[in-house]
This record gives sequence, C-alpha cells and structure tokens, in this order.
Amino acid sequence: MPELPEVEVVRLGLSPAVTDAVISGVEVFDSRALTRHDGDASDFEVRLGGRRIVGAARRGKFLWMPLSPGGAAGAGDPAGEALVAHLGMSGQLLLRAPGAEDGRHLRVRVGLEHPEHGEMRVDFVDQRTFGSLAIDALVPTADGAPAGWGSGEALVPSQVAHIARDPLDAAFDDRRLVNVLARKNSAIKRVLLDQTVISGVGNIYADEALWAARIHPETAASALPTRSVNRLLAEVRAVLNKALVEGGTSFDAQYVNVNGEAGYFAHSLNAYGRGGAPCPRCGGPIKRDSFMNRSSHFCPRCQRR
DNA sequence: GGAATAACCTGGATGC
DNA sequence: TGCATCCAGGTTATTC
Repeated sequence: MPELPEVEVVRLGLSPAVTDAVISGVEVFDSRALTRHDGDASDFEVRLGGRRIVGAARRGKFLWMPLSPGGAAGAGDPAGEALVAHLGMSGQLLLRAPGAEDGRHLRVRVGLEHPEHGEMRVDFVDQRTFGSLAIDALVPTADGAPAGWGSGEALVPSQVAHIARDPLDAAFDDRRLVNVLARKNSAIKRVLLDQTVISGVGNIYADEALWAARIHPETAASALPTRSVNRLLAEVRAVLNKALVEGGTSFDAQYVNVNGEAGYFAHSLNAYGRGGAPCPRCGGPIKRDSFMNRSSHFCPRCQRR
C-alpha cells in the first residue's frame, strides 16, 4: 500500500521525467479518479492541456506537480496551481512510451512532450479507485517553510494544507508532536495514522515502528513519557528510511514504482502481516487484532500495555 | 471540539 | 464449477 516511502519512490522516478514537460493531452477514462477535483472530466482535460509541469513535490502521501501559469487561476495569480495526486490504496503513476499497452484499471492518461526525453505519457492506474487526481490552487504554507520534499517553494495545494509535515521533512517539529501526543487520549496507533498529527505513516509502518519501539498499539498516547515518544519517533524515521532505501513495500501488484517494478521492504517486515509467526526478537507469536476496521500486528510479549 | 465509526471501492482468496 | 462472503486500508463524512 502506498505510504510515505512508496510515494517518495514514485516522486523520485517521476521528477526528472515530468519537470519542464508540457502536457500535450489528457484523457479521463473514469471520472471516479477525479473525486478530489473541483470540476468534471472535461474541465480537468481542458485546464491541464498545454500547461508546463514545473517539478514534483510530496508531503506525506500526497504528491503534486506545480504547473506553469495559464489555468483558471490566471497568470495574475501569484501562487498558481498544481496537479495533485493521491494514490489511495492501489493507485499507480506509470511512465510509459506513447505506444505502450493501456493495461487494466487505467483511469487517466496524461500525454507529455519533454524537451530532452521527447514524447511520453503518465498513466494513472488504480484498481480500487481510492486514489485521485485534481487540479488545485497553491496556498502559502502555515509555517512559511518549503512545502515538502522536492519543493523549494513555501506553497502547498489547498487540499494538502491541513496535512501535517512528515517525520522525514526537515521542517518537522519534534516538540510539537510531543505536545500533541500529551493531549491525546486515543490509542497511539490511531494517532500515528492521523495525517493531521504526523503524515506519511500508514498501517504497515505504524505496526513496524510500534514493534521496534516496543509500544503496544492501544497504549493511550497521553500515557507515553517523552522519552518513549522520542524513541517511537526515531523508530518511525528508521523504518521509513529503510523502506525508502529498499524501494518500498510490495505485497502484490498494488504498489510499483513508475517503471512498474516492485519494492523489497516486504522481506524486512517484523510484525505487519506476520500474525502467528514468531516474533524476530523474542520468538513469541505475533498477534493479529482487528483495530479501526483494519488489521493490527504486534508482539504481546515485547509490546506490553 | 474531540473521539470513534462507517462508507467508499475492487478483486483475490476462501468456503460451501 | 459457481456463487457468496470476507478481507485489504486511506480518507472523509457522520455520529456520539
């Protein structure tokens, strides 16, 4: 499932291919891929046509490509617009040659003309249709710092503005997290999944970081002493960085990079998806519980309440 | 206002 | 073989 490392791998692959490319054509095959777009499919197609992509940026699980002036916002708009992408559970952004086969679940096709790489296309493929694309206005960041990875500008799409910075962001405020957790009575896993508190962490990496920090997922956030929060934050960063190096986590065909290649981090998982298997640390069985309408994996022996 | 829950969605896996 | 059911989970609207 696309969490921070998977989205960052996609951004890294996309950035050199789309930066300075001009959008030569857009085809929307399924308007459900535009649930975050404030307009219909034809509006999306018309407003993107002829625009130049300035770069590729990311905050948490949101990816966006700032666009050159010329859209509905007009050249007079100081901030401009961006093409925003969220991969949901199964979304993929695939770089393909112009004549390549469409494949299944193709929702949107964006044709590009790049000054160096020539003609290509970006296909938005999404089996479960939880992902989406949108054209959105850029607004100043609340803290005045660059919006996220790959962005030198303090401008963020309006629909991403409420998303917290991710823990790999240079502008992430550790002390703010400690203060927020001290006021939260919810289970720590629930808080880790709250993208307005800390972004980029999903079910897989929440389970992995909690296992590494030896914290039970249902521990009240406010019950964690500062040193435990700092240890957890360090483990979140460690697991995200390791997954990033290994190209992300691929369980099935639901996550691949822009070239359609799978990541290797699934081989490094200690807790997630290992219900009944021995804990790599103590040998006891990993437990799988239902939590928040999804699965939660932890070691009852290492991670006591 | 904070916290918890349901709904959205598709296709593979499983059980009968 | 065919059908029904379960399961995966990020985000957001709704409810308490």
